[in-house]
Amino acid sequence: MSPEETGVRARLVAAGVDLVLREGQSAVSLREIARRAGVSHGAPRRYFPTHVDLLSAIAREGFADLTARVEKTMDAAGEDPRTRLVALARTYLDFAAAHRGMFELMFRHDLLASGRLRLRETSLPLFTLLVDLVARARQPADKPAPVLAGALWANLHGIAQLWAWGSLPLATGATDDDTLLRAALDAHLGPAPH
Amino acid sequence: MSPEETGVRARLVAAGVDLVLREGQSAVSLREIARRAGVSHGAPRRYFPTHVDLLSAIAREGFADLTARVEKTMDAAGEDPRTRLVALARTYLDFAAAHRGMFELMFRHDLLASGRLRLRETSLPLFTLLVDLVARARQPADKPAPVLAGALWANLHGIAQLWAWGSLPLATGATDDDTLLRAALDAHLGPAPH
DNA sequence: ACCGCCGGTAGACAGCGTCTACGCCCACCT
DNA sequence: AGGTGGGCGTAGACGCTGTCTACCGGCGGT
Repeated sequence: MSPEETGVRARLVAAGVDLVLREGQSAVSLREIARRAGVSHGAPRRYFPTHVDLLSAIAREGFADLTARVEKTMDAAGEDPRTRLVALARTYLDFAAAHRGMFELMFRHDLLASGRLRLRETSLPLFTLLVDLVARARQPADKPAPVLAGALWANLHGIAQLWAWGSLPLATGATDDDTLLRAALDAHLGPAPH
Repeated sequence: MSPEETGVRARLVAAGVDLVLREGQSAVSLREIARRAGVSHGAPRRYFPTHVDLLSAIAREGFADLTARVEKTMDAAGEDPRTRLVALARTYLDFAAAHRGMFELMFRHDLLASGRLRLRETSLPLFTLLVDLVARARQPADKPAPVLAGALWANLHGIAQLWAWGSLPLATGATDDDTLLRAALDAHLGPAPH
């Protein structure tokens, strides 16, 4: 069977992912997705009661993609937890920059009505990974790993968002987000060993 | 003159601010704002060429409000830079929590087309304040103040966003954002003096 | 007195999300 | 073998949105 003959549900999600990656959030209208999936505008309703349900499914795909990318880069990052953390952080920021539309969608909690589609649980594996890494990289005197990891994630996320907004480079004088990334890691985990 | 007789432009912005505070982002449609301001749906066009221009004006009001709140709480925060930083951070997080709709709008850079209405410059005074405080609170061996301030702001912003999203408490086990706030400040500025 | 323009109205248009009525076609049951 | 029911997709309607355009009333300048 040709790829066009897969289920309508999967085609809708795929078309949505493609659209948000290519054109950004504003392009992901229900009718446009239906058009690209080759079905009528009423068809999605059979699988997603409402527009936000479809958007949530698309965002979940985004989280899965991000998680997969992180795991992949970590395979090549060696064993040192600190190095692995750097790789994770870089992947996070790169993802946000390269797939800005998807990244924005993923954190539109006002849209996603996260409760229904268990979207929060979708992002949990990634965070668990982060906690483990932090637990191995932290100094004994540091705060508990989950707190440290939460603060670090927040920092990472803030960098991604504010950087995308274009405000940080102007204000900090930094010409790349790497400066901020290293500052964040050094701050939360102590200065780099070498 | 009664308050209803002020200029249409100001009434539009005021109605928009009121709407976004009360009902959230999704309620701030051009036509609804016009309705609340008591004018026809075509009137806003005279002052704001497009919807996003009006939204940008509303967001600017939000930045002004936040800046005013920060300055106010800092008046009562004494002289110690670290104490002032805590006050600033708390005000930032409280603002995000209390005026969620406005906070979300303020950072919808995909909507705001920030270039046109100099929105970035609007947030600059706040950041400058942060840089000054950091410069006074940092240790001599630390990174330059703008970088430190940028990283700290990103951390603060990430906490606000992820906290609002409801994901952090679940993952970190923390029941309030204060834990993360303190973790962030300790990380970027060294452990609290007392 | 006339003209022009500023500021607001009102209607049209395309696109949106949602709802409903309708048909198709396949699977199952007697 | 002959209905028959239900899942799946279509098509049209509705009210809403943002934008565009034609209109018009009243005020100021010449």
